Amino acid sequence: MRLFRLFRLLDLMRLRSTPVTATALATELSVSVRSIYRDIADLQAMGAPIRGEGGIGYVMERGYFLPSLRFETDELDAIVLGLKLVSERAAPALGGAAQRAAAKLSSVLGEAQKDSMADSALEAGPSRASNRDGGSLPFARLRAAIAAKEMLTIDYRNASGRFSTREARPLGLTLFENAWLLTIWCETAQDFRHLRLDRIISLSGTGKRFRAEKGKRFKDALDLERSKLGQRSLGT
Amino acid sequence: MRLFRLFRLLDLMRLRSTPVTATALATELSVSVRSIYRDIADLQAMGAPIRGEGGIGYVMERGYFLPSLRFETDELDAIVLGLKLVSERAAPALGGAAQRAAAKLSSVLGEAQKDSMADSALEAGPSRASNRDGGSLPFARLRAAIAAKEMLTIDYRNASGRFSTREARPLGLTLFENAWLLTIWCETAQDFRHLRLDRIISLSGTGKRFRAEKGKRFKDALDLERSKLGQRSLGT
DNA sequence: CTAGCTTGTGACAGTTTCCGTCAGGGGCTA
DNA sequence: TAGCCCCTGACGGAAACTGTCACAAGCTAG
Repeated sequence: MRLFRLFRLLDLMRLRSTPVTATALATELSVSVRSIYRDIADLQAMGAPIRGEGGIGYVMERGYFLPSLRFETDELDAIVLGLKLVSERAAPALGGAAQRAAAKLSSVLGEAQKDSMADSALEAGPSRASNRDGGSLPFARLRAAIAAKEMLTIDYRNASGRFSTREARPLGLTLFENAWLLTIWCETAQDFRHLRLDRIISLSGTGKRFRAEKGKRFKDALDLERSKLGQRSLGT
Repeated sequence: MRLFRLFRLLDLMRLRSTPVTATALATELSVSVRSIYRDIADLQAMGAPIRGEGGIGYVMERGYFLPSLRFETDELDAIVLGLKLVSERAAPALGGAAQRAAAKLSSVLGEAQKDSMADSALEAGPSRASNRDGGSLPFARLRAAIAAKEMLTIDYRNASGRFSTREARPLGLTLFENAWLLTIWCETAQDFRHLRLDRIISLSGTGKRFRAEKGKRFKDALDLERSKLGQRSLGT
């Protein structure tokens, strides 16, 4: 299949920093030189930043990547958070670049993600100083609970200041504009809820585990919720 | 060409968070259902995280992206810098994820980049506090000069504390472990040099412009230098 | 300037691959 | 049970790909 060859071609180009001739690529891929020219023309038509110069060879611009890069969800969260830090305060010269990169990422993560990034309705009020860096937030505990499908008991203080205690399945962590949200299936309310991590007073495991989601209703609800949140759930 | 359709297929999958049936994809792409099955089989064989369940449809795992994502060089720099910030101080829970993401990026950017990241020989001494955020560094000025191919006069203080003035072609900016480096072609020394931005005392344009690199010697040297640095040059 | 590379483009026949259609198996939901 | 839907196999016609040849253009080195 030609697809494989095209990706191999991209890989070969990416590795080298010195120009490569079409004949070298041809022998490497066991095809004729003409095919290499055709392949590269197609790749260029698709937007690959390959530059060819007569008498020299082909060079692929650095600083790009169009490989089959796969980030785990928490790695993606780290990237998004890092871009936020950069655009907010770190390097003024790179602020614009950070915002553009974030925009590209959000567009890739789906339309829903873009909406949630722009939407600050859930995030009224100045909370930047308190939880921007997530220093004291129970990330590790929640991450482990999500992965282990461990039912949790959560003490929470909502936006109005009211306290509540609930039993819930932790489903995922979402980074909003400037706060982390924990998505849960609340066993008490039999519905999804989103808790701001910095408003969680305490949490403890119940020892019980919830099954992997089964049943069409729950799945549909979960998908709907994800589409609304643009969630990047943590832990598969 | 089938390649286009495969990428459109990936885009379609990525946008949705709800399962998509093969028939829906078939009508969207104006091909038969059988072709969709074949396409998806090929994509899965290539490592795409597409999950298919009977009676439901196809879902692509979130948190991944293997699209033809293209970041501009400064956007990539913002990402790398952001990951550095996250791993160093921001969110302890995401530190590991940030380092893994940085490792993936560096592996993609070429072997040379990985070397330069690990190599801190050029970076002896505690410079973290001074130039970590790049607040007062002449990014914009240098970026513009690189893009305009504008010859510069640079006053510099080297690691030993010695002052020098040189005329140089600015070629690119590189983010090292914790310092920004300006790669130049030094007209005085007729060789490449790497200047730490926080050691640049002053710089001014000479008004002269240097031609696009010509000549095999210069090109080869440039490529060699890039391979050593793993440079992500700024400005085409 | 000449000689030697190398990138590009066009044409063409042979071959390969792809595509749609038809048929059937298996798993899940209601 | 009925109804979806994911899968797999087979097959003929259509489309794309491939290798070969031929030629133009640009750069490098001497």
